[in-house]
Amino acid sequence: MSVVTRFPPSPTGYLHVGSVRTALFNWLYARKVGGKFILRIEDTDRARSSQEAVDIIFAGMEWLGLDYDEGPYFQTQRFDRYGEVIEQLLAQDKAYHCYCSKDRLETLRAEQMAQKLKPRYDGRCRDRIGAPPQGIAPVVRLKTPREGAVAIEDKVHGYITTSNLELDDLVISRSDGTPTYHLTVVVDDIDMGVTHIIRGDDHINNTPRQVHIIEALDAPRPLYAHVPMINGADGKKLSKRHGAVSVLEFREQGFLPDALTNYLARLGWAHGDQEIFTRAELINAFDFDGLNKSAATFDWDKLLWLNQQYIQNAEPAALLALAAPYLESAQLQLDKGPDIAAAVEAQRTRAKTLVEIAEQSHMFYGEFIRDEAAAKKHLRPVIGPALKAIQGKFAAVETWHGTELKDIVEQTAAEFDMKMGKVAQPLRVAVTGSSASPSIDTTLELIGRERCLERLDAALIYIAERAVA
RNA sequence: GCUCCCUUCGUCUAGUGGCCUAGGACGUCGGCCUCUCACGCCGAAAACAGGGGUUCAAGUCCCCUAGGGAGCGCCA
Repeated sequence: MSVVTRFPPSPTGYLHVGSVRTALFNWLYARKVGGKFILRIEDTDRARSSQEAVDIIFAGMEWLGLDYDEGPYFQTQRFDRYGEVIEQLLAQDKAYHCYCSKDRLETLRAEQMAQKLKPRYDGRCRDRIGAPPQGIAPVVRLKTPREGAVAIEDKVHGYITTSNLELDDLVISRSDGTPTYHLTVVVDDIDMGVTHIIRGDDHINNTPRQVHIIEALDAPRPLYAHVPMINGADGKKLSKRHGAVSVLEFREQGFLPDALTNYLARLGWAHGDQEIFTRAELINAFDFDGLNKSAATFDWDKLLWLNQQYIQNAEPAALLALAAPYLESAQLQLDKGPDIAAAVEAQRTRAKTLVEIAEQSHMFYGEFIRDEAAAKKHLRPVIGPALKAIQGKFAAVETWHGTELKDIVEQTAAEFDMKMGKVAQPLRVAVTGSSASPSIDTTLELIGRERCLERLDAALIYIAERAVA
């Protein structure tokens, strides 16, 4: 039997990284075994669903390279089918109409809670004899077994058994005729031939109820794998107050899709000691055995580190393509600076995100911004003559090339009987405005002669003013 | 409240009864490299939630306790 997995998000806002991680596991498994991965939009809650949210889901999936083989299906387009199933269940006496008012149900719940019991529907309408009450739009409830237990096989938790006494007759159709979540997922999964359900472990308690629907429909049971949730640093479910949770925010912040994917895969799953996986390795290595049982805490530092690793090891052309949109939106005057590929290369070991690459490129393309603290520390009168000398040599040098420029700096340092660092650092501050930049040779080369000379002028003026004061 | 799930360094994790003197990674701290910031390299501190069993032997199996999470909707 060929494997079918699925990702069923609700389009009610952003695409949560936690959801994406379960999508990733489903995708990985399908790819590994040559199965099918389905995307299904669960938009039955029309009030909260929006087209915009649907587009966000598409964008997020595409960005991360999670392609699907079937779909997207939309549950709102399958209402006829759900209605059919509900009628069938009613006809087979596996479900019944319930006329109990919400008031009664609330009271019932309150009473049960007061008695320290688990709130459950008492089955009044299931046992009702005689004609149904008039003028009330009923809901439809599933007849769940009143004794026995359900055992579900879970690939990460083993067998989980639940007594049917814990369950009640759940509503499968609302009084307005729309189907409820439990009914729709089950019907969809059956119709779409889903064989493996990999989802968050917040669904463990839902599984027995869904199994009863499957049973009522005489359908084969899928295999379950309930993966742990992702928490924030405070141990609570990862949410907006922990920072970014929407995958598109990660994109905005300059993370590479492969880095995020790699990180997410390693949250709750491991393959020995391996930390960095290519896509292909991930697909190849993924298995249920590597899945963990306990919730994982989202660790920004580790994600950042991974992102940095990916930036560092990316092919030059690939990195450039990845960085391009960020450079563009950083409002740099790209036409008034060095070759963009060279600028990006110069940043690769010192940027944790693509946004940082863009920010740090300001010194090559943008306006000069002087870091006052750095200037105060390094642009002292004592360095003036050396900078002046360097400026003169820079103006005269034939080819503006890093190694020659560095030689000039070294020679000048020697002439003034200073160490390389004593000259290079003030020079760096003079031409970049900052105390941190790539090595002095590539920094000079990238900034270019004209800019270097101008900025040295400014630095010399700055120094002169300090000497007076 | 009831039911279910979970529990190895700060964090992600390896570990499937002896190979564990509990390994790796991030982070932290120290050092090296060095023109700065990084990268890289070397090193250090750092964990089996607690208590009972089972066993020649337990991080690994069982029970209890504690802590955390989830579900208990005409929400998904």
